[in-house]
Amino acid sequence: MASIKDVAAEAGVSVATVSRVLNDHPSVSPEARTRVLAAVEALGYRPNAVARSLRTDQTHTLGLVISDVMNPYFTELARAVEEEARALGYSVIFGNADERRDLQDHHVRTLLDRRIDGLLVSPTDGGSPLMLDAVRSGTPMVFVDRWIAGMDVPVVRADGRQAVRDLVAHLHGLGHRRLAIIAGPAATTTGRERVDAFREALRAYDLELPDDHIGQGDFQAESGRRATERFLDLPEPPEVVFAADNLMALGVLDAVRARGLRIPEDIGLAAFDDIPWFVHTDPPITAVAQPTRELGRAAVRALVDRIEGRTPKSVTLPARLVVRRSCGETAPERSTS
Amino acid sequence: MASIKDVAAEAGVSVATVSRVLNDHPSVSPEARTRVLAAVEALGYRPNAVARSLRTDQTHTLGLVISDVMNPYFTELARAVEEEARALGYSVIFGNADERRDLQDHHVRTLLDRRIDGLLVSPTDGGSPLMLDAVRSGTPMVFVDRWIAGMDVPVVRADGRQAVRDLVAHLHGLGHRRLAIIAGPAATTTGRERVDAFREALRAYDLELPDDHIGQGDFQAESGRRATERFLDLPEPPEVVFAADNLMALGVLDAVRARGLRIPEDIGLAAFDDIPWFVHTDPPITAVAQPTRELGRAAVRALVDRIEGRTPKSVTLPARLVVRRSCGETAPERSTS
DNA sequence: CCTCCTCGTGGAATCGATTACACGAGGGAT
DNA sequence: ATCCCTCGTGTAATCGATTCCACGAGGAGG
Repeated sequence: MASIKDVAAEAGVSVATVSRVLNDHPSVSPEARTRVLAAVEALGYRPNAVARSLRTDQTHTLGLVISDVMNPYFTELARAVEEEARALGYSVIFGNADERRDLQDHHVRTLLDRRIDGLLVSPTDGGSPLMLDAVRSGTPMVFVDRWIAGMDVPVVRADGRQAVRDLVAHLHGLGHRRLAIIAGPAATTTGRERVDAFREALRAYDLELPDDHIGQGDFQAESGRRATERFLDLPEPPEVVFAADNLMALGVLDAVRARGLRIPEDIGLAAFDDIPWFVHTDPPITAVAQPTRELGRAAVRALVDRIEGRTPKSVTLPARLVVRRSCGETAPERSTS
Repeated sequence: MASIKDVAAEAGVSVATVSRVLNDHPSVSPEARTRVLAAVEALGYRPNAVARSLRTDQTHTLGLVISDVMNPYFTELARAVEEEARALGYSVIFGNADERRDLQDHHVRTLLDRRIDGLLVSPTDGGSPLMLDAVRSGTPMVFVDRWIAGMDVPVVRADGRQAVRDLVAHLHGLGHRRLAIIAGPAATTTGRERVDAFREALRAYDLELPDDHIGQGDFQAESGRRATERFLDLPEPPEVVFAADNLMALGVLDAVRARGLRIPEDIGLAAFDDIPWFVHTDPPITAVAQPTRELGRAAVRALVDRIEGRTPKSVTLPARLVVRRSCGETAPERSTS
């Protein structure tokens, strides 16, 4: 692979001149420029990004450590992040933590070793020492979706509070009173917040959220299935289950199906996170939709602001309720017929 | 950030010795080793991967350029690739081509600039000059899922021929005779192969595949929707539609639903690629399942073989049919009752 | 006691870029 | 004609690692 020296030799100039042409530095004569350009063309030369990074101490690369790529919500987030980063001249290296702290640390470490310019993280848990170190050592960092309390890092996330209130209003309007939730891991902010928002919304209708109506999930389908089975074993099962993410909602579908029950007739279902497939399930699922692409874009902008010396700001965008049929028929055309 | 010099100073040895300890070279005295290790610990030193790569000319990084991340099939493939790569000591940088040639080239170029050790590609089209160059210049490369004819590059893919024969047998057994397919882009191998396999399987039953029963899709949901509408507008619409990937199957669902028709009563549906959600759609969808994780793993192994000087081999794994309800009830428990 | 080999170590070259500094040529002002 | 400034260019240092080579100490063998 041709190096800058080869180009310099071919063009009959020094490497300095070649470098200047490539970084379009003003003081290069027109003829030198054309000769260099011709040599570049002739040799098919492409600058070695590794060498460049070593010298300039910037890689023009962002790291994104995500909790679970197989979760469509995070997939979409990842895609939005890459798009915006590309628009701003950065590449993205993804790391999939699979909701595991060791994997998360593994990725953060390799990304740091590669001297990425900045790090985007949706932390799996309450924050490892490694992450602490990273921030202290000055690596630009932004949290997206989830965050870690007590760390001075900008956060880009959605606020589902109002949407959850809307959901509870919707459920109440349909006559449901015994509502249950399948929570995410308590170590994650989203795991806790969604339960809090739900409880708070219930309180407005003087409804309780007893402990046996809170399932402990881990944002994976299997945990949704297990929690649902426990709900169904209750002497008085809930009328509606609210899954705190889309994968656990999938688990609810599994469990209900396995018992030969039907949604929404036997039990209702709603989910946090809206994904394209929810339109095509049996029945279509009512969900709280996050502005996923906007979140990804905003997160990148905040991180790049930080990298390029501007002061980044935290961003919170509202989520919204999308009503479908999984909690019961919302508006029968005519009640008498 | 501490460099190897700082460590050397702290330990009172030369940088050469530090490097030797870090790469556990045999000839280092025990005391020197412990002093260096202590210094590394004290300073929180981590080797700079950029500098190391420049010197050794290897990045221990694989590039993966994928046609469309939002397609669950590719998401799973990407995940499998990353897992296997990690197990073998490599990182992976992903590029999402979004079925666009310019984006594909963009990613290939940046990956090459970063001097990745090898490239895994599921090509979007018939092969750009850039890809040709990459191979000629000696970059280790392996095609996964799709490939480009005439290029001397190992291919790791699934063979759906038998599974498609099984599908046609299944459909024929259910009494269906007018079968249609929504094809992928003719520029992709998978786009063509699946149609060929389908046509061949039909021939075994003396069935035709007329032109107006071949929809031109592009592996995206919207194209599935449009093709379905054309099918439904036919004087004699097909009895079953076979979508050549999972996203176009989603489009079929949309279109059918929009007309107020039902699956499988009014029209049947089958898809290439099986994904978790197909179990939960209304109705569950019959699909040809690829051994996605195995494909990802095999692809990485082939690439790493090539990188490390062994001769890689192409791999073809069989796909298999998963029958669900979207083409009609397969085995009524008892026909009389 | 001398020679030779092994072992541990350090100095310095190297990878491929960027960039500070020096230098010579040419032009404008005095 | 002299001085000075600007412009274009080249030389060389630098980034942080790896690794070849040289060297000195110490042990083994003659």
